[in-house]
Amino acid sequence: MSKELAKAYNPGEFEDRIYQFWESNGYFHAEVDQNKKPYTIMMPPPNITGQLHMGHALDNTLQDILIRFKRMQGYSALWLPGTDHASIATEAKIVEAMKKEGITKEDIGREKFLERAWDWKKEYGGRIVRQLRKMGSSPDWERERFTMDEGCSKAVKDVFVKLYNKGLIYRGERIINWCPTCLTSISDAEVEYEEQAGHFWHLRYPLADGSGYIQLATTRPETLLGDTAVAVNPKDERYQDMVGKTLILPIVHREIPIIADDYVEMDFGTGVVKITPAHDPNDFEVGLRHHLPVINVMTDDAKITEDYPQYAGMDRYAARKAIVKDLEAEGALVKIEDYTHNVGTCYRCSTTVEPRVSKQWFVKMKPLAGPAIDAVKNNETRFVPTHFEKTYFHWLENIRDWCISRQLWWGHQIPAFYCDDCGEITVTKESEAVCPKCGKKMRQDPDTLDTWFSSALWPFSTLGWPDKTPEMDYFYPTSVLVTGYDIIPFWVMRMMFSGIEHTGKAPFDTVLIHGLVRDELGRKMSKSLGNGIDPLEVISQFGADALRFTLVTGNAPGNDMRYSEKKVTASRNFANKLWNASRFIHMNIDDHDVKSELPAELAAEDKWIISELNTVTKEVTENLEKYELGIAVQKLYDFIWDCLCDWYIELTKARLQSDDASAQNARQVLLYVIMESLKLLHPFMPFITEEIWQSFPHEGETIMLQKYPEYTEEHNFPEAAREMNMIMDAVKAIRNRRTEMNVPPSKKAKVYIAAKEIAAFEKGSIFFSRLASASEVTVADSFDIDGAVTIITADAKIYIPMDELVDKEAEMKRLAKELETAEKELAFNEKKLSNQGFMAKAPEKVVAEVRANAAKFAEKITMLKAAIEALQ
RNA sequence: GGGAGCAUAGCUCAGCUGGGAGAGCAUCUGCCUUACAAGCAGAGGGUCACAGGUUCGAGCCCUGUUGUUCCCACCA
Repeated sequence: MSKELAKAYNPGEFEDRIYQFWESNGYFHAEVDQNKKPYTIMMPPPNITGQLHMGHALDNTLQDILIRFKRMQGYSALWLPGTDHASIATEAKIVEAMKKEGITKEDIGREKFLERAWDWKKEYGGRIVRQLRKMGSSPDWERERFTMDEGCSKAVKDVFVKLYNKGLIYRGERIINWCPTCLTSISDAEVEYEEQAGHFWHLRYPLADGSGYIQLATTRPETLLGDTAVAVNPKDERYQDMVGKTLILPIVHREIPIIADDYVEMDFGTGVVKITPAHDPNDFEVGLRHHLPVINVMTDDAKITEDYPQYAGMDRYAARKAIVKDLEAEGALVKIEDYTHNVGTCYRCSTTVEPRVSKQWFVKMKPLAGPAIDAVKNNETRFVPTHFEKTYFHWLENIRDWCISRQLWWGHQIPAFYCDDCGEITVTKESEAVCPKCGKKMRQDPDTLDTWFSSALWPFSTLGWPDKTPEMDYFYPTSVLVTGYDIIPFWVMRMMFSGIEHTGKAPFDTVLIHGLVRDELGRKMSKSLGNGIDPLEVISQFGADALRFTLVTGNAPGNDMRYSEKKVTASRNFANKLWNASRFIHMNIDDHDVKSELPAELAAEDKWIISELNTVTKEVTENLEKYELGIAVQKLYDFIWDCLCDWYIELTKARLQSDDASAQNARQVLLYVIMESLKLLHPFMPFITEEIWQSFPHEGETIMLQKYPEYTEEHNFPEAAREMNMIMDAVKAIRNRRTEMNVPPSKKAKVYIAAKEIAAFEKGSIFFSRLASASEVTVADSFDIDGAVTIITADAKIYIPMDELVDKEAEMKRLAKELETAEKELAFNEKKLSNQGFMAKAPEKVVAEVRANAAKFAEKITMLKAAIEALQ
């Protein structure tokens, strides 16, 4: 049963309705099915704190296109959705909310805090997932997961215990990045470096024996409190005598040694570095080498400790001022210079990170990184585009141990237990532990794991691992991971080594990397700039299909793109075009019994459009297989707009007015072509294609489960296509001349076509009246006409007798000019043909093309010359 | 200091393994030709950053230069 299409394309009227129809019918659901091949995409789980932004919109559109394409191709296509608990971000939100109530975490305790967190998750955790539905995303919601659900938690514990027993997870006192605002450690990858204007304070430390001073510079004078040495390069002759001597640390008046270490660059500054092992990663290393004491001078929130009463309680920057002042008073300050340097900041809250020595859990990375590198080197997993493999290798090759413990409550609590009596440590999957030595109940480590620890397991924890499940066997390893280049180090890399370590297989066949969606000026969209565009607003104004189309058109994998409303408008216009073409077809078929199948007898124009459809089917499929989504969608756009709307529909109009079999045939072809086009376009614009498809006579419940069109030799009609191209060239040439001569379309004129292929032009003569304002068309092998406008194409010489318009002189000029260009073209092609190197080495196909071109222009030249002669 | 990307029409960008450059928007001209003015038919507009090289042939491959963006890095 077909139904009327509304007069105008108004996506708001049907997108939600269609989504509900899909979801309630379970069309997104994928099952283990041994009769089908699996195709799997794991959705990068958005943070439960997040709201849909353009990055998600792009990421999900790409995945949805791939999954819909594969689903239509007959794969059991699983797109598994879910959300991430986002420990730091979520905890920060809840702490902030509590702050408004005037309470802190500590006030209510861990248990109550977690209750609040789960409540919060219940209330807001579904928000982003609901927003994804607006995009038309078709993941299997029945399999939706959460990084802290039971299954994922089980996987996390399992992995932790396994890695611990293998010696790949250890606990140690090391220098880590500490965020004084989030009050937790963060990993190296979570530190963002930014250039900041600062100062260089030049100081002098007096030698203990009173024999002078040593001068050095620092960007962080407050760390002086924790200095336990001063270092010089062992090769530095200036300081040879001083190594081994001691200095009096200003203000603190502690004696510290002068040591020699290669780490110090002789050429930089005075070649002397103060060593603060507790507050600088490099100094920490130096400290280890020289067995220096580690003196922590700051509290959790980066205030000076009670050990230094005159500064106690001051934050880092206040202490800096006070200390500089005191240094000056003591005569230890030599000068202050302006200096710009890189400062590490927390990727969550942008607070300057404080390197700090503390006891944390780490994953030993070297043994895990090697196999992850190999998997990409031997092509088990490949990146699209390939150059991102370099980023990946670079990270893995230079990786340091991963600090995984966080001083947070929201997250996976570390499954390690301590005996307060004897200090025994047990790591276990159980939720409680009893000390194996003294039998006392053990205390679980209060810390939680880095969020990325659980997302690293996402490709398989979501399929039931560590249990052996049919899903795991069938859907793993997954087909493709779609994500932005910015999270390769956070996530892609970690999923890779985790997958290989725990399942023995790399988790993805392909990693498809996309870029960032920037604003119209090319800036990153950000909250602070206020330049973010809300996808939901765009959808309500233009429709999800238009937004999706915009996000894939004209973009190559890995490249950033700029968002602009103009692009969305253009996309919406395309949807409108398709909508109206469909309305036209409806107008013509609704009173007839028309099936979407090809008639037995096809006219030349039918064969032409079917060939074009066949070609675009082949190309689009190939492009999709190669992840060239932007190219694929461009080809569909061109086919639908140019071939179907601008040509084929126009070509059928005359036939449709007749009442014979040819009209009925045209109806069938129109319906066939539009239905196939809708299927081809469906992965890109799912809503409009479903709405239109449903409106036409169809078999099956939904377009999304139709078979994706396939290329077939039977639908190639090269001869008909050639004939149609001849005719279309002639039509275009006539239009061109008429416009040039300012003849309005309303002024009809007789057209005489002199051509070798009379039959073909006679068949097509009807098109000239409709498309080229011909009042009458006559075809013959030649004419003897005076005072006519002459148009030469490669295949025909066309006369239009419009005596009053013919300006002989202008006509001569024009013909001469055309002759000139034709001769240039001929010469160009002939030059190639006389080039021995070209003839010997160029492929046959190319040579044949050049030959054909030469012949074409030679023919045109003959005709042009004859026309010029006739005019004289 | 290392690494990567980008440089193509006025603007935003495509251009698959090398075979004489495309789209959308903008501009100009003419059309209410009953599917669509969110449209139709035309037109103009490019030393493919620069300099070399490889090749019968280079926007595409190689080398260098310039500009630009990003990532990484312990010059305190």
